[in-house]
Amino acid sequence: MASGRRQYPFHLIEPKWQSQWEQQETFRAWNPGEVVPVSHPFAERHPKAVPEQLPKFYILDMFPYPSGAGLHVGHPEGYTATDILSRYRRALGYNVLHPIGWDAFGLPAEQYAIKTGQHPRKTTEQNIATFKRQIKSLGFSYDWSREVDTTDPKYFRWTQWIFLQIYNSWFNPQTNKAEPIAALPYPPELEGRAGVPDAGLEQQRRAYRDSKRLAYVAEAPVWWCEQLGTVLANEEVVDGMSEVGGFPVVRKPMRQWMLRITAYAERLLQDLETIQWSNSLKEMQRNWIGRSEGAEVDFRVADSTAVIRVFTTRPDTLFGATYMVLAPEHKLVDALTTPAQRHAIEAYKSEVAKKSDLERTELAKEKTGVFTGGYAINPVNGERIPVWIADYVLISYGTGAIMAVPGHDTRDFEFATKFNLPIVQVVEPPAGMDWHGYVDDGVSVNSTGADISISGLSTPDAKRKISGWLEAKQLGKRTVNYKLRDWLFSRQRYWGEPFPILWKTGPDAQAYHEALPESALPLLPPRLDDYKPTPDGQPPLARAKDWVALPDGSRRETNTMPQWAGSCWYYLRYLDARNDGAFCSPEAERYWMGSRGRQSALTRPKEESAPTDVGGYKPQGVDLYVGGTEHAVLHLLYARFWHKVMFDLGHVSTAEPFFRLVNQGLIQGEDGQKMSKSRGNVINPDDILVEYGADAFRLYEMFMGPLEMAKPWNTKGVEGVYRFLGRVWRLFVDEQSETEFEQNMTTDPQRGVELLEGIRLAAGIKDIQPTAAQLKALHGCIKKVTEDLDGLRFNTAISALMVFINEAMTWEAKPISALRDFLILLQPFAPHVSEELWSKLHATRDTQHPPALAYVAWPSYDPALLVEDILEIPVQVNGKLRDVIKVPANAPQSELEAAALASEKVKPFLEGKTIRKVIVLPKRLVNIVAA
RNA sequence: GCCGGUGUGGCGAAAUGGCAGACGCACAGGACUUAAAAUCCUGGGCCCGUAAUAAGGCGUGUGGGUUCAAGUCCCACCACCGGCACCA
Repeated sequence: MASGRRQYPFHLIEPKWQSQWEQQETFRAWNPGEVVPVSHPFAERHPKAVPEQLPKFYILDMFPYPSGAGLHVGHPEGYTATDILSRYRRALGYNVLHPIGWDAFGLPAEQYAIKTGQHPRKTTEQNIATFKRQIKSLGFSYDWSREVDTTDPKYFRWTQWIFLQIYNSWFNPQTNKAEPIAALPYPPELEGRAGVPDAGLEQQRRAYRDSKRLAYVAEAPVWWCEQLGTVLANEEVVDGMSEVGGFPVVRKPMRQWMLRITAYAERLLQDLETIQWSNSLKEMQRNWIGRSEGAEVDFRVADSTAVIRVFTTRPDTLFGATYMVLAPEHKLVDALTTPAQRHAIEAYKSEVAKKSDLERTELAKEKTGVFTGGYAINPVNGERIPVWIADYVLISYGTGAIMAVPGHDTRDFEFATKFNLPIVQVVEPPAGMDWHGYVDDGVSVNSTGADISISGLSTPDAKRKISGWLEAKQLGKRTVNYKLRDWLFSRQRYWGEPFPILWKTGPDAQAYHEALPESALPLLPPRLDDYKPTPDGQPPLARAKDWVALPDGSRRETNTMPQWAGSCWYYLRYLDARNDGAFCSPEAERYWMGSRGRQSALTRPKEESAPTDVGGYKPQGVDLYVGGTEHAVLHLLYARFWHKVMFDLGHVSTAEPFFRLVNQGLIQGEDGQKMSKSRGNVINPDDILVEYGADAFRLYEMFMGPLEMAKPWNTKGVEGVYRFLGRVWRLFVDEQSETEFEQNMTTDPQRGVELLEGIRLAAGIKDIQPTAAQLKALHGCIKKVTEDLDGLRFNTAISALMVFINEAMTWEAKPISALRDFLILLQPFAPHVSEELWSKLHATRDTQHPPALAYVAWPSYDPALLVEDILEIPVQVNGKLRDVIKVPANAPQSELEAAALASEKVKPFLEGKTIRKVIVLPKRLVNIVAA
């Protein structure tokens, strides 16, 4: 800033009110059954009500990972938006839940520990302290009594508990939900029979149970990152590099914990219809789940009993399948390979195995593959078709094998062209289009066999007919495939939740796992001196030999949970954050997540504030969740999955956790680029606060533009809103007393905050009736701010506040009532200065203590006051503006028309023309059509 | 390649199909001041004009269309941002 004197003493005002709010616990949210102290402003606002009778509003921020770098200006963007809405809802009379916490497990603290030997707990605590100081300095109205920290044993005790709920469940496809594993029915062969040794049966049953659990162990090829010393989930690998740090990763088979999220694929997809998220976000989740409908078809291997099963979305093109392709890793490859091809196949396989996925995609421009020498029989026409292997077929999707229809599939077409494989037409495209490589719907042709014909049918009809035929002949069946994979849930790290799992050895010398009892929770990680993985690739926890080995010979699981675990359910812990007996009480869960509070008569009927039903579903769960797009698929999908399991098991009462979700846009650097250390364009909120104060900072973050848009930071812009706050201040306070205050400040800087008492209200502020013009300005502002807050349009709401102040600055006499209402409107945006001025207004009266501004009822506006008597009506000729005429608001159409035609400015444009038509919209405009 | 989003002054942005550019930044001129800072007032899309006005013309990424009227609706395209990407 260009130095200059402070616009107003925010440096005293802001800490003053922040400590007042802290001492008073002003923003505590009240749970059902809690007794609100009579002196609390909530009780003063709602003297007769108990919390559960009030409509609730749960407004949630994505909690931050407390990094060492501290807050950057992107964090407070969403936090400011939610804080404004929280304060607005409180003013409307809602019981508002607005919590914050720390997603504090994670890699940076652990890597720092590896380097320095400092326990991650310590780094984490320091970082949390920094974040907390920064967040508190912004004056957010969080309920700090509900603060959570995912690394706190009192918290992760319940993360582990939820893991056990998942572990102890299986997904029943009949009921389409999770059920207790104890109630899992066994197949007939595992029913107890006479003559079968009990021990053997019990082991088989255990293996069967373990294979059905929602949390299971699998030897899976996983992404191993040498530098990070851990495996990564598919989602954490970007372009063959680790998302964190950008280190190379390799495929490696390892024993891992997996969560069966795929069982929920359909519900995760379907239930998107019941929630109010942005289109793009829902689309990203849909793409990630990747549902595709089609059929599985069995191709008999020629001269063999073996069968190759393929998945296709286009069973209608079966007659066009001229060859098949297996993924190189497919289990039938060896059996199909002829001696002549053996060498080429082996060479290709080992070449593919060496390639990382990055290389595989990079080289994807050119298709590669090798003929196995084997043949399969096309079930529709009995033709012998060659079977190839190629890396464009992925082992992990569908069945790992395809029928190739080069006529109507881009990839198959490329491949067939390169290797001179036959290409035949089986779909007729619309007239004028080339059928070669035509992949969209058309009409089937050349699709007649001995038993079945679909020639002449449209693609959808053809699909239906051939699928029915395949099912009848038991050659295949309709199937749905998903891209979504099960969730790789274990990490080889220290700084994460240990699994509450023991490994034991059975009578057959096979290892098996067993859950710890709930009473053993929380299971704390051991103390370590060295946080690195062991030299033989064991996780760091394996270094704690005493911790791992139990006296009875069982051994603890040494993997830990991924960072996502803690963030999968934190919004539930907020509901009842200090409960030691449960993750959350059922009463708290039903009140805050349910929709019953909404029906209260205290809810004003409003169009946008009560979110409209989505597809007939009532709003439920978190009312508004605000955060960045970077969590569009991972966190938001995992959390929905856990929530659904908890819902199935009866622990929560809603099917979805987050009813409405809004992504705030990225704040870019002043150069319009993404903020980053390397570009040197990072803005530190602390610097801005010192210079302009928290209120100006908050205001600017919201004034920049629409919440969801990306927008560049401009410190000059902060000065604009800062000047606005200065004008607000000068509107209220007496100039003389402020000059004295400034002088006292210089001579006696120690006295600080009590000097504020010496600042008097401006003389023009009087307890008088506002004029009609003043009321119009005020009520116009109330209307605009109210509507804009309902629509999350913070930038235009602020501009309405500016318009009001610009007008009020010209008032000779300033009615107290109008200024009071203005402060109520300003409070959500700039709470500190609003509270200060509010208390000054009330100091003029003899009330003992003014009502806390944060709980004062939101004003309503009177539309009658906004009506104009004389309107300025634009007059157009052929759609072009020619004049603006003043007419009485109630002027009838005929009068408007006459006035418009009489306009001197309009006449020249009508000369020599005939008037064809005059469009008159009363109160709006007149358009004269002439030719 | 596919999906989603965004294109409006020098800049951030506003605008139920009805006066494009509210509000703010930057800029220019003025008042106050010995001077500056701060503050207050005034101006402002571009072009053409004029001593200064006025009047006029052109303007919301490009090209078409619908309409009395289009930033807004429809079609085609271009650019940028985000996501996915050999998913059969």
